[in-house]
This record gives sequence, structure tokens and C-alpha cells, in this order.
Amino acid sequence: MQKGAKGWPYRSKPVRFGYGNSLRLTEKRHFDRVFRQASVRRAHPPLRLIAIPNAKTTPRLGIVVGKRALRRAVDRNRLKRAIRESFRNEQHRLPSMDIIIQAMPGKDGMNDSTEWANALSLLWKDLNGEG
RNA sequence: CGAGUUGGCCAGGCAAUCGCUGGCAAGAUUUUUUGUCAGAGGAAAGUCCGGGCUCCAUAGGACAAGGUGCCAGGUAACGCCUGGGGGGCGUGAGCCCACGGAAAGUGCAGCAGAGAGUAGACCGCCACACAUUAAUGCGUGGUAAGGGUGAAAGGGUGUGGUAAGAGCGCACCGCAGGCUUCUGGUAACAGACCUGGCUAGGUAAACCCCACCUGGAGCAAGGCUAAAUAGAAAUCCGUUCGCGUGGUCCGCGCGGGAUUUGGGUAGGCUGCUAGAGACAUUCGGUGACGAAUGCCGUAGAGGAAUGAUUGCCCAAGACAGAACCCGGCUUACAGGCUGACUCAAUCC
Repeated sequence: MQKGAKGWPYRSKPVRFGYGNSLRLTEKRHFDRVFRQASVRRAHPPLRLIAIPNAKTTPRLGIVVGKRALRRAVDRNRLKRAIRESFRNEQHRLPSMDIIIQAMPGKDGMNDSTEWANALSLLWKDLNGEG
């Protein structure tokens, strides 16, 4: 791929911003482990972060957006995409932890994308402080 | 040009960069890299119907329960669609209708009113008797034309008739019957004719009756492969008991016994997208639709992809996200394009 050399002169070495399967929580037991043994809990409404250290070299992300938080499937998809995108951009600054981002039911600002963005950046900052 | 009716179609576009999922090819060699191609909807929604598919019997019998309900056609099927009939609304194009049976039975109907389903005398009208002075009062009887009540008063209008009245008689309209009359129509039905009499009110998305239809569960269905652990399959025999099976019973299958052989949860793979398929032309049909020929290749995730940032353009972007697949219905929806038709005005 040419892009690293040509289109992105400000990036000195090729750092990948992908979001493959190794960066995701893919099974129910992974989620259960995080919820049970959570060592970090932070909340910036409308979002909540739960995390534990993992044995990998990278962070892993899981997203929980329930029907009670956002009724319409379109809105749930939009929020999940925003969270994934944010994680993708932040992943190299984050410690190696299994992280779950959860939408809090019954909070305002669920449909406001700037609220998500603010909450996410605060959560990432908190997590770096912990790590 | 204005007002309106109805059918079809579209659902911001382009570019750059960073990402996601899948197919194919190549490299690496056991799950990654590179290239390339593809990647949400008209409703993907509500889950209200109908099918396919899978397992339980090949889905079978009885009862129960539910659904449908003018006729004909279309279809894999339908509660859908098309055409027709009947009724209602609209000047019209057109729109709306759960549109079988109330003389099989049961039930229900507030208030008002004399009386509400075997009708019924409150006022009025009429006759007779009595009282007093012509008129009135009182009593007895007749009367459903008029008033009044009500959503509804037991056919309507006219005429004869009568003490006053009344389908009491007659004419027309309406109604019922003609199962086996005639004409048109495949039929629903329409028209004609004959007979009858005025009875048989409403309600069946009240029970009910009649006709027709419906077995149950669902892709977490089901199949293959398989750590831990010792629960299995095939064949034969048998039907006390338990389970499959759903509301019940019958029936059927499995567990049971014998023989032989090897099996199975987490996980993985599969089911998983080529289908009642799309488009074009021709032919048949009023139409829904069907047939033939040609041509196209069109999401397939699985904690769940189709996004983010930036720029430009315009009329400034609604409702909304596939989860086994189709056919419908219903509901939501910014705006735009387009076919046909109606009404009114004007011009020729």
C-alpha cells in the first residue's frame, strides 16, 4: 500500500488503525468476565465504561447498546459505529485491557452525536489515567 | 391555467483519505498480506395472514378450538389481487362495505312514552245511554286517520268505504313465496309473469345454525464433526409404565428386552442464499396473470459489516437498518418525476 508513504507525510512509521477480530470481545464469557471482575468503572452520561486488564498486547472492545437505551435499530447502529470509530482512532494510546462501553438507559443526549464524542474522549482520558 | 381523482417510479449526487464484511486471484503457509469486485429497504418495520424449508408419522381419525363468509377468475397459497353483481356516498373521475342465515332455538335493548313485539286508547274522533236548556259533563263501547313520545309505533300513496275508522276492498309502489314458470347471464344477479297477503321489527365483529378451511413446533428448526465425561446407533421382539405431542382421546414413534456395532455436551462447520428470481421482447387474456424466447448474476453478518472525516454541487436530503427465504396486508414517510381521467372557466 502506497498511502503510508505518499498520502500521509505526517506519519513517520506505519501504524495500523484497523479494527479486526483480535481487538473485539466476541464471546459471551468474555463479556461476563469483564462485568464480574471489573477493576475500572467510569461513567460520563450517556455512556459508561467497564474494564479489566487482559493478557494481550492490545486493548479489546465490546459494546453494549440495549433496546432500552435506544429504541430504534438505526440509532443503535449509529451509536455503535461512533464508538467503534473512536476506539479505532484511540487504540494505540490505550492500555491493554478488555473494555466494555455501555449505553446508559433512560439518559438524555442519546441522539446527540457531540454528547457521545465528549463522553468518549472523557472516558478514554480516565482510562489512560488508570493505566 | 385552476380544483380534484387514480396508477407507476425515485428516495441526495460526485471526489479524496482512513476503516468494516464477503467472493475471486496471487503471495505467504494455517490464518494472515496484497490486488480486485460486491455490499440494506420501499417499507428491511408491525409480526397481522398465506406458503416454501426442517423435525415430529406419509400429518391420520373423533371431539374441542380458531378462522373465512355475494359470484367468477388469478395464484404455490391466502384473510391478497383482478373482473363482475348488490347496497351507500359524490355534479363527476371515483371512493366505501365483515355483503351467508333472524318463519331451528336462546338472549339483549337506557330514557321517554298509554303502548316496544302474543302490540297499544294518553289526547283526539265516533256511536249509544244518562244528566241539565242548544252545548257541556259523566259512563259504556268502537276506532290506529290525526296529535304527542321515541333511534324505532307493526307497509306507503291514492281512492272506495264507514257512525268514525282500519288491507276492510281496489290501483300503483314495496314485501314474501314460486324448491319444479319464462328471458338474459358460467354465476352472484337482473327483468318478466303467477300467487299471496300485509304477516315474519332490530341485533349473528351476542350465543348459535349452515358451508368451506386449519395437525404442532420453529433456522436457538435441523444436519455433520467433535475436548471433558460414559449418556449412543442399527436389526429383531414387545406395547404395563414414562416421554415425544401440541386442548383431550385414539393411533403412531422412542425409551424397555435380546443381538451387533461403536458413539456424544462446550466449541467448530453447515443450514445461508439461484429464487413461486429480475429485466426486455412477442403472444394469449377486459384484467389480475400466464406462456415462449433472449439476457443478467444481485448482501449474507454471527457481541452481529455497509461507517467516519474533508471538499464541491443542488430544489438542502423524510421514514427508517437485512438475521432462513418468498407472496400479501397494515403502519411510518421530506421532497421530486411521470401516465390516465374528471369538473369548472377561458380561447379557437
